[in-house]
Amino acid sequence: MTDQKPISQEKIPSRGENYSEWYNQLILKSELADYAPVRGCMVVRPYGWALWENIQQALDRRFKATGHVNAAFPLFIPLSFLEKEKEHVKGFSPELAVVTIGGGEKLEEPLVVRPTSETIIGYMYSKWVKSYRDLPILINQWCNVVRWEMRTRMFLRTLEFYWQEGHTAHSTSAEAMEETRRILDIYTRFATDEAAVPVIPGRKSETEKFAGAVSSFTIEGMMGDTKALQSGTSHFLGQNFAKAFNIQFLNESNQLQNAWTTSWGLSTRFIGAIIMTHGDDQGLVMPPRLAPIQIVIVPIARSDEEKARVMPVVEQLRQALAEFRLKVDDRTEVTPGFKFNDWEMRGVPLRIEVGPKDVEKNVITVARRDMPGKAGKSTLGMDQLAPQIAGLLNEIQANMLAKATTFRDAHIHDPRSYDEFKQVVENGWALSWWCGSLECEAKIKEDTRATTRCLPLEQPAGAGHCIVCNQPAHEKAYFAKAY
RNA sequence: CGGAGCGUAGCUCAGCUUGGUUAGAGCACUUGGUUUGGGACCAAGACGUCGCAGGUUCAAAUCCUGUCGCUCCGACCA
Repeated sequence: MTDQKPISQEKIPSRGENYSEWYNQLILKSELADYAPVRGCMVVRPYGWALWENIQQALDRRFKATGHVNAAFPLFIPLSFLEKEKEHVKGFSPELAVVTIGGGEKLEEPLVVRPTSETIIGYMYSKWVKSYRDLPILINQWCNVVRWEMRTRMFLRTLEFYWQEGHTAHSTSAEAMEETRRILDIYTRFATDEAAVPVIPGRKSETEKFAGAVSSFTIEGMMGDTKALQSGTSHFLGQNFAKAFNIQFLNESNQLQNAWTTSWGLSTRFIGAIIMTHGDDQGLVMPPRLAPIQIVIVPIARSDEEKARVMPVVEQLRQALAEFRLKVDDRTEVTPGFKFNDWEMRGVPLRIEVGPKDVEKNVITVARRDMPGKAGKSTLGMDQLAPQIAGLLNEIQANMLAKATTFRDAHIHDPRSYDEFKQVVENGWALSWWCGSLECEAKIKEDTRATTRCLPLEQPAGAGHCIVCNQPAHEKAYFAKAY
């Protein structure tokens, strides 16, 4: 029989049956983003952008607190700039968008649409830096960049994306390295404290590091399908870009020196991390600290008479909870049941229901997004409401981090043999001794499609033997399939 | 860029094999009414250059060629 029920527009596939579809449809239906009429490009819709703005604020606050300032550099970069750093151009040339015509005329020199701004900022720094007294220079910019990717996915990899890129120059190697690590720490704390996304900070392997960097550092998060997502990166560039762009200064002893530079970025890809770390089969789950809407109030009233009793309470709540990002869903054309599902899909951390029964008892009903169904419902008295709600949101935030951490740790394995290694990276991560050789790394990738995610900063004591070749190894690395 | 699949109403799709009146359904949308504590119901209505461009034909959503886009799988990557 073909008596299948029509699928409501709000329903999304479960994560189990098709993780990719779950991800794509969730983004569209929750109105975070939509496809643009250009291949591989997306429109970040107001709900998605509100989330990004909260991410921006949380990061920007931390950057400013550590002495960084914001500025804006051009979108266009002379092609020759890219070519000045050998590794850099090698890494980026396949994915450049190049402008060859301007104002109807063929350009003297093609302009690339920035894939990242090390080169043009390096050029400017060389003009600005003359003396050790000009250092350090600590600039960040919030902007969009373009990389011509082959295979795109919303938020995770689009031709154009939004990010911040910090670029700093220092007089000593140690200071530049300190900066690189300071930012990695900011990213780590932002991810854990604000987004409730547990991440592992570590160093990238030689093959995985940024084109032109001496060393790259990353925060790696585990998504709901156990794949890894590089969620933010901080690079120690050594003197590579200083040499390419003549960022030189006279030190205290009147000697000409090359500066030491860093760069670091976190992009709208992080929205993908939030979606895939916390989302469940009902939809998004937003961490309270970043949620565009922290609380939604659903009034329940059948008749005008009930409305007259309920709505004043709703208004009272709106005022009492003014410190939160709050929305009152007063739509009359949909039922409360519909609204519950709708806001759950959009991931609002806390829902408040106010109906005649609540008004009568002088309480409100609250439902936690992190605990679906009856388990997350309770009633609250009206006194001291704001502190009660703040407490609940904190609890949700903490619970989300705990849940994600438990999930992650349950999928990190310490395989005994290479055979076991090959098995565990099918559905999780392996933390294994690695001799550091390119051969073993390449073999792993070929055998399993898992890549070296990072060499975690936190290393076990002692030494061991490489999981592949059994040679002595002094560092452990995370290996996983990655986005 | 290689392999596969898909483009018909806002969404999910039927129709295409075997060309033939005015291209359909469910959901969503609009209006009216009844509803509303976990995805309401009844009635009426509006919504289409069948992705785009060529070609074959008396006639193309349907057949052919090209092209663009999306999804999935590889190679590459924040």
